[in-house]
Amino acid sequence: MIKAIRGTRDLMPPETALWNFVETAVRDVFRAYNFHEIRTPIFESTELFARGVGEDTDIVSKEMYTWEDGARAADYSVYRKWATTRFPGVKAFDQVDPDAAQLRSPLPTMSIQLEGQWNFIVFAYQLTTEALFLLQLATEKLKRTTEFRLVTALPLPSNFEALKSVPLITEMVSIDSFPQSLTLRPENTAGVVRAYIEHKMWDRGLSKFFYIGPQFRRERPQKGRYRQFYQIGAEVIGPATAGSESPARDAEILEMLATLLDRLGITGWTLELNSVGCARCRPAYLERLKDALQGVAPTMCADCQRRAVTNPLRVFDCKVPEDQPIIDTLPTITNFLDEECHIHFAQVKTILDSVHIRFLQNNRLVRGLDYYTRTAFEFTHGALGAQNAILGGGRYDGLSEALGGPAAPGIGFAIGEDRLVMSLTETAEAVLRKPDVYVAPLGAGMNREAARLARELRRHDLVVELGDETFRLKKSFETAAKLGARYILILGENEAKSNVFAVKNLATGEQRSVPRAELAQSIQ
RNA sequence: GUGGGAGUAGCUCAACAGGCAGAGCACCGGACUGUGGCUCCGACGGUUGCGGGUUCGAUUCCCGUCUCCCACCCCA
Repeated sequence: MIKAIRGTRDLMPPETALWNFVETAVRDVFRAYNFHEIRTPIFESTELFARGVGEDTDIVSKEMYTWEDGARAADYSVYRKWATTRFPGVKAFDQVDPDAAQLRSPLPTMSIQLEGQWNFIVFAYQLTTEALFLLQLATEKLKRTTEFRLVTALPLPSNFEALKSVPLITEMVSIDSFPQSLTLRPENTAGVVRAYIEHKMWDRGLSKFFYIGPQFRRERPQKGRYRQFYQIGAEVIGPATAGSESPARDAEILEMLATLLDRLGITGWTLELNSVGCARCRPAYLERLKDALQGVAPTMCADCQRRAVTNPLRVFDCKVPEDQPIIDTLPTITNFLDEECHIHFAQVKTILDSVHIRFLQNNRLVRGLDYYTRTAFEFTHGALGAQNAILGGGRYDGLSEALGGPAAPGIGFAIGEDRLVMSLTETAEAVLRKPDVYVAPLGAGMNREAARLARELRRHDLVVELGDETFRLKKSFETAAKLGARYILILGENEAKSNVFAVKNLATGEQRSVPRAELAQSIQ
């Protein structure tokens, strides 16, 4: 049996009803805040994530699904063009290898016919990186974006002796571009900002995007952690003159998230908030933190000793009880914010207070992705085990520039949809819309009339399930009850003739005879 | 990537110390041929995750492997 691969899963009914419930609520809430949907590709160039997420993050350094997209279907035409110039008298070509674009194929790429005979077979090879490098040294004119392939035309003489006297013809042929390194997106912010830049959105003031879709990370699966997982996110990005840098944006996003969680009926969440400074004030803080760690790290747990060297900020994530008093003595970023960052953070908090959003200032909250600046936040939920963060986000004022775009401050978040669904208290059945009416055709020939009736009822926005004329009436009743249908409509010979139908309320047991024209209304 | 636990019918789980693979629920049919839920009866359902080893004999013991769960790591 072929099974879903590790870390992926099928979302099946009735659970999908819960996912739809979530996504419908998300769209409703986002609309009220004037966010608009964006859909970016699920794969992008590897470079985007290396620059956008950070080369040194775990995500980029060891969790991405990356591959070389090198095959080019147009290759054959390149070789054909080469042959035309090289052998002016060529009469015909024959593509020998149907997969000429697959460079590792041992088959000849094509044969060439000169004057009525098959005279040459042609092989093409991809040059190694080392060979290319030497070539570039030798000829400065070569463009970086040009890929060269070695093409050899092997003459086919009439006998073996003649083979010695004919020369091989070997030349270089250039192909338009290198194979590209591509990656399944591990998150969506980089893609959104890439699209923002590519479509020159800065000319249109403030952009407010949201997205819902799958992301991919090659981590070890666990509860609430999958290799294909789903994120719901939003981004506010634009020129500073459009207000993108304002603390009002931060507060608006946080208030929107609180509204969304309330709307979904999720209780018991906590908003943790911090400011991680900016490119101007954070370096000084990091130096102080490293200095402080140098003294105490040897007395801490093995993980912290490692973090102290590789990623000092992550020391704050430590959960070892013995380390906590030590961590409490470490300097926090909060005390190192420069004037502007401090004011910005204070204003975010002031606005949150005024709209009555409760939050917990957590001076230890740090983010794992390089591009975050200033406001950083997480919403956590108790019932999720070790993966207790249902959403996280923050400000990323330098991301656009890091990706080669204009200055465009922004703030965004990502909700782990898998985890959000897990923390819902409703069962999937509760949000599943059950059939309004079950149409039970009774007797040979009744399927046709049943189809007509169902069509009419569905046009009144009713959920209709349809039985079959071969079912005995008892079976239709059982099926209707099992489906949770509110009504059953009986359609036998009598009803078909009189155009008056037996409609029974399955909950109350009340049964009435209803003329065709009043059917939809009687079921509402 | 590291450590631990678990995989038996569609689902939840049994099977003593190695000896005929079972139950409840679900599903299908009948009792009941135009009136459901209840009840009763019956049928269906399995390469015991997969592969190898030990044994007269393996769900059971051993080795390998895959997947899920828990924790770490990291994140959402």
